[in-house]
Amino acid sequence: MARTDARFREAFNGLLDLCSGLAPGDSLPSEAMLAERMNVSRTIVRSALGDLDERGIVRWEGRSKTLVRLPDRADRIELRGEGVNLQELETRFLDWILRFDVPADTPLNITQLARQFGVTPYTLQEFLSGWSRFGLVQRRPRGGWLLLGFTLDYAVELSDFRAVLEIDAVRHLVALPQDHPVWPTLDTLRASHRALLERVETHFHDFSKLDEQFHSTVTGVVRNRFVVEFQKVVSLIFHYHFQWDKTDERQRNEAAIREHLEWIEAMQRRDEAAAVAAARTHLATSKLTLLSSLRGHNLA
Amino acid sequence: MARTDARFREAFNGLLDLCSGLAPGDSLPSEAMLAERMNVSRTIVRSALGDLDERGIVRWEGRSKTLVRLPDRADRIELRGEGVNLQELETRFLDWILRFDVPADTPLNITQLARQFGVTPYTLQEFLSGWSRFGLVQRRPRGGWLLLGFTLDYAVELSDFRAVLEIDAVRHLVALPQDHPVWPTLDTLRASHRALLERVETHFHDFSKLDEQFHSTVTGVVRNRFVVEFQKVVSLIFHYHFQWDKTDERQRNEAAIREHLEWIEAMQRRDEAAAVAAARTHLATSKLTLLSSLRGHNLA
DNA sequence: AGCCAGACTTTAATGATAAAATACTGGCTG
DNA sequence: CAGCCAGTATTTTATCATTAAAGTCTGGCT
Repeated sequence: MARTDARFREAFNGLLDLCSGLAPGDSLPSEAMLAERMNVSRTIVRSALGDLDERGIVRWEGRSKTLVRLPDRADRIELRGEGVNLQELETRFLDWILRFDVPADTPLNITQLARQFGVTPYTLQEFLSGWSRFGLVQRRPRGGWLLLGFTLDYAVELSDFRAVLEIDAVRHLVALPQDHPVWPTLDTLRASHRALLERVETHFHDFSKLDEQFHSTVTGVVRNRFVVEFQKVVSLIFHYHFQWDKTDERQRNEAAIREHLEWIEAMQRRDEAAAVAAARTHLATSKLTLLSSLRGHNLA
Repeated sequence: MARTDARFREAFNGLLDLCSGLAPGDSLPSEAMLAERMNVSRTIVRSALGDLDERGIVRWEGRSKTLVRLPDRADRIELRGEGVNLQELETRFLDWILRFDVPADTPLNITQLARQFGVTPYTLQEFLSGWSRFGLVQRRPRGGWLLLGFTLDYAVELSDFRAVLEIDAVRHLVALPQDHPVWPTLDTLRASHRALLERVETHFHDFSKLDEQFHSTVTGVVRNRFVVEFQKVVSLIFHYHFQWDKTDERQRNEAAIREHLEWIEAMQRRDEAAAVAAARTHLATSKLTLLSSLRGHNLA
């Protein structure tokens, strides 16, 4: 078998669901219609219809497709092989690197990794190529891949780059007109921060989400695909890292909330200098936290 | 055949060259030695030796490898299939996109493109994955690739992002100590710019190179892999574009030289505000040039 | 003891191939 | 006869088996 027939299986079950909504004797829509509904090509609809006919669920003759009997649970075909998509792979891969402290300059074994993550080498290849642009992995001269690793250096440079982008975003933000949607959003965020600060003792875990919201609001004012793309990477890495590092989480989060509030208020006053200063302060704290969590793990 | 035997062929010819430097009766070095010399694994040395023995050029028995006769040109084996590496592919791909004005949102045909560029689909896949991080191409939901294209929007965002990075670099640069190597480099660059300005009428073509030198000097002070990586992309794209746009080249270059000089001198005075201003001016000009050249091409 | 070759294992790039998507064409229906 | 629909053929992509190359270990010669 070349490609997996996962699409077929999904479409087949989808057709069963659709049939369940009909009564025996009813006609099914046209092939093209079904294909569109299932978000799949006509070819696959036709092979599914063929199976349905064979099983006596549908009588398919030319352009007439009449439902013979209602399908039951036993008619469904299994979707073996959980579809591990690229999104999922990203999560697992970062998990693996950050959680198990894979040392820098480790040669990566494509075949083995692919097995480990439940994807084909082809998919993994594609995935690694993407990361190579961000210097997390590198192609070795004679084939194969090298994990350059999430080193202290990497974290420092990542943080610095993040700071450059966010401070630029701050400069843009304070210059935005009064009727820009970011201002009400900031009001809301400020309120959320204050609310969380009230009950920080018990709800400090909620900060992670708020943090992501806030940073994406700030960087979001810069409509730039490079910034957006990079921001995705940053938040992935920061997010994952803080997930493992639970030391002093309450204190850290409380401090961060206060830093955010100062930053937000400076922006609301349209005070560029103060906002940039507050941003620098917070980003520096963030960087230190990242570095210390790395030290705790890697001893690097 | 699974992998190409290009490495073998290269190594075989390499061995012939090595033999040419010996006299009949001489012994060849050990397998491991040869492997290191040819930058190849022992396996491949051994198969090459096997061939040499079969052809009666070398007598290979166990660990004794004696040269029987000097090889001649006829002994060489042909290296069919020009090794198209990733570097080469990048050049060709950008060439293709920028030169032929491939419209935005074109579905890419992997197989066809791979043939066109003389690489395997696998290689092309890997290459495209890399670019997808920079939003030039995108994966389509049901497989395949979509060229998002080098649109005006893209150019604007690219230029803006570039400006953010370079201005950050300028801020770093002016704060560097007197004994930093960048200062002598700037002196040299200033002199080169002035020299070029003298003979700009005839040598305006030389500016392209100087431009790249200057920008890489400025951004080079920021030791950050993300900046470096992005800078590579920027210079590739700017470089390629200016290569095709020859309108008003002399005037453009002359103006750019003057802008550079102002920028350089401001940095040499350690005048951050002036340097940033000069940088902004030049980057804005650069952006306009890129956009107008795009308009000329695409009518987009 | 140190190096070297033989044998073997593992890994990665490729061609073949099956699955899915798409394009084209003829025919039925209203 | 116009519009839609199914049949057919063609393209294109993702996977798999295959094979070249790299790496590893062990025994033996110098």
